[in-house]
Amino acid sequence: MPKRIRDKQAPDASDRLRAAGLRPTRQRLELAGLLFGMGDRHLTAEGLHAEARAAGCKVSLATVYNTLHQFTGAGLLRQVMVDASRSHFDTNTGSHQHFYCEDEGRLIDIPGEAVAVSGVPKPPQGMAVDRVDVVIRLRRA
Amino acid sequence: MPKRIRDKQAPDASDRLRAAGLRPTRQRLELAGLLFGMGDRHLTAEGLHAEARAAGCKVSLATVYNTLHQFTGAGLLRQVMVDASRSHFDTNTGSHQHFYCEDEGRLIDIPGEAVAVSGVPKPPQGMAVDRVDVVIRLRRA
DNA sequence: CAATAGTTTAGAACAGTTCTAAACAAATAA
DNA sequence: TTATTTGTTTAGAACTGTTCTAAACTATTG
Repeated sequence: MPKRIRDKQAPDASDRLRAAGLRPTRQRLELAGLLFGMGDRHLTAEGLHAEARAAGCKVSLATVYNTLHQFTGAGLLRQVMVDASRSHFDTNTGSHQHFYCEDEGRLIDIPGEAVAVSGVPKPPQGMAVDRVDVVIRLRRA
Repeated sequence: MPKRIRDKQAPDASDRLRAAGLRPTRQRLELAGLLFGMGDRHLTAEGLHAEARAAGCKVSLATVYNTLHQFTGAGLLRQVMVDASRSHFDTNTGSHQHFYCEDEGRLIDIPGEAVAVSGVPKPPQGMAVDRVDVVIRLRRA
């Protein structure tokens, strides 16, 4: 019984973590709850940390960084590079692209199938395409 | 006569700077020489600083940062965001896209007309597209 | 229940970048 | 020219986001 209690928010989260070779600790489960419990999200490390603390989770910033990287490595998150000063993490790991509002620092998903990129030349010898990132930068109209 | 001597490397560089509201100082002219004197380039601030020092230019890192930002503001450079830890500056300000070799941290231009992006949805109310960035991330094949 | 292996943490360390205030150089006025 | 104003450079301090460290802790395994 005690074994199940803390998994109540996401019954399968423990298994998802185990499958990724990560122990389902309190911190990881709580962070997973915040990240995956409410649709697609874009968060920075400090943003998630603040949110966790506000929600009463006792987690250190170091653990937030560790967890974000581990989740990214496990394919549960994707790191988005749009801003020189902070890394953003996207809970939507499917193939899709982004709008980025420069002034607000806000990311908005563009559904995967919508955008098509054509005319990409062959990569240089010995290199293969890993992925194609499209960022549509927006300014106040 | 002394007035022209230090402009020998780039006869019009002084005027380009003046047109941008920047005084053509020794440092700015020397950096401009390195940046624009040899085709399209991709440089980081520290990279340019190292190159300048190696070429015997006495320039501080602070000035390199200032200059890169001023040149970017003047439309002579473009800032490329591909790497979480460093900013890259591109001397090619025309419309074009990039290959990015993750492991080497190297950028390669893709000519502007080559790549086409289609199917971009209308931006949210009150926002306008500023530009569309495409980064094709490469890994060792 | 003990032993082991993985995790968390506070705080120090780090890298890249920006800031500060004083020295300096260029442009302008006289 | 020289004096004055305005813009620029600089060393170093400060700052920010991120990573590292080593000790305490927790989950899992034997």
